[in-house]
Amino acid sequence: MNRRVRVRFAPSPTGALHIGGVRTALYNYLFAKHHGGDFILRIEDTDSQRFVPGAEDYIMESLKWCGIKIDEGVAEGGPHAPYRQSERRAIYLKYAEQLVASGNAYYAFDSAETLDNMRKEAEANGQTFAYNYQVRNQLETSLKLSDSEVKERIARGDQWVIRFKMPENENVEMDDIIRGHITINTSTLDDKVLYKSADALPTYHLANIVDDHLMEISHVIRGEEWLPSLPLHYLLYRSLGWSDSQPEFAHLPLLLKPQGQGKLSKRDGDKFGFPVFPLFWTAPDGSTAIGYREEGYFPEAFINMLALLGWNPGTEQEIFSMQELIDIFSLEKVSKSGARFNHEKAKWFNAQYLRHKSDQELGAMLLPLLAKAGINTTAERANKAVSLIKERATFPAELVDLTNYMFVAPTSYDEKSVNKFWKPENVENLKLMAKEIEKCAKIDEKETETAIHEWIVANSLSMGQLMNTLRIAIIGISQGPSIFAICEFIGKDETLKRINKAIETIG
RNA sequence: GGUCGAUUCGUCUAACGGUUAGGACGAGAGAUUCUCAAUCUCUAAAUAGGAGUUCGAUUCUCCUAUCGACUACCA
Repeated sequence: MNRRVRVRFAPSPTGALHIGGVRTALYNYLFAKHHGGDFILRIEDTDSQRFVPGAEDYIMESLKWCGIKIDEGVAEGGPHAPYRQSERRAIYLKYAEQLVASGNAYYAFDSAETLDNMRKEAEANGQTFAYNYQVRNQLETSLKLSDSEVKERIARGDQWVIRFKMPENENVEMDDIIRGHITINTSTLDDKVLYKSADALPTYHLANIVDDHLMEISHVIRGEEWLPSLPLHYLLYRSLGWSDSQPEFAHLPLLLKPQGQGKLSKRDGDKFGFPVFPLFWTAPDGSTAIGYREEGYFPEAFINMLALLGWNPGTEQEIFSMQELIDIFSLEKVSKSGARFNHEKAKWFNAQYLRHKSDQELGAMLLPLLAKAGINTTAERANKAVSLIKERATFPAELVDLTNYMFVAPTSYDEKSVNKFWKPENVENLKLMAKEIEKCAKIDEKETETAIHEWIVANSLSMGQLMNTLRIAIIGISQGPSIFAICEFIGKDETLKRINKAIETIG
């Protein structure tokens, strides 16, 4: 069948979107755009208990920051609006009832307490309680009760749910684009709740299938945690008579905690020393978590890093733009096993992207940072300063520390460097060098360096010792880019001033 | 416990059933340099274990182990 590719990212607004969720969204997006299809954002807020205000906006802002463009969604609208399940509540009941009518589902009136007790009892006996074919006939369901009794209880206002009537013993044959063929026998599955009268909302399973069908979703790309419910979903499509238009499935490997065990979870926060969220997040209880954006990650670097966590094109290329990712992405190349996130590699990606930015871009980032530090300069000067140090930085915030000595003279001198190089004979020679520098009309990185170098050789002095002494005088520490580049940048007068000041200060 | 899934250097990963098992991050060494980075070169580092199929298994099958997911009127 040659149908239009339509995928959806369907998070529930129960908190911030963590990087595993962002990656799921990214793979959906890449797949859709690779095939010229649509990327849809659907909000699955059928759990009124766990709804978190602000989460939905957070999700949309995150996707926007990442450069993932939504074709249809809660904010964008679209032919299948609304895209928020709580606003679609009128749609679902009729499908649940249809399933009851066709004998694939039934009403159940058991109270939460009853089920809880049964669960506890089973546990006490070392067994696991499952609401399935073995027990459903003994419980308060429309399978046992007469039609009139059922109608009466519903009319009376009793709370009820509709459960799927899982076939007793049937092998469900499923195909997953990433995992291949999977078979599961229904005897191991239970009768899941599809709809609950308490809040007049469907559960995930029903809402998901109904909306995917109605929204003409062609491929469901989601996390591996959904694999166990895939047979239910297959059966739901069949029971609703939608098998022919059922989407294809791809279950993504999980993102694991950096150490220890388990999948990365929202609650991990920043306890590992790196963000698990794309953006800064303030939870309803007031707790906060750092985000990649605020840590100084570029969205392109973040996306590049995430794309390669569980997917690989099979070549040795590592740096990809969004468009390149779209061009070569394929689900077949997604790996099957979970990936542990590596913070060092993430930083490496960011450093790569930082150095490939233009001096103008980085200069524009530096300017306000300098201003904050009380340094005012021109865009031109900032651009030039940044060009000298950009391959030494990982994050834009580091740009200030790396360039501030180009704008202000050092106020202190690094002790270690001073002990190593600031020796009496070096200081004497530095004074002589200052005289040489004075002879130059102006300081030019190449010309002055050549001149000073020749002067050092002619006087049989040590290049290493003298250059570092000069470096301490100019920037206060034996680090940083070419010292003559810095001298050229600050100019002849400032260079001489700093030399004198250092001699006065250090002695 | 049950069901399902996964398993290649520390980490992310590559390898039509035939490679000295490749790359990247990180680590170590060297080169370069006025210093520190960067850069370049080099080094160490892996097919979970056991059977089987095959002329030949990282690759296919089975068993074991380990890890993970799921097992809610949550998604």
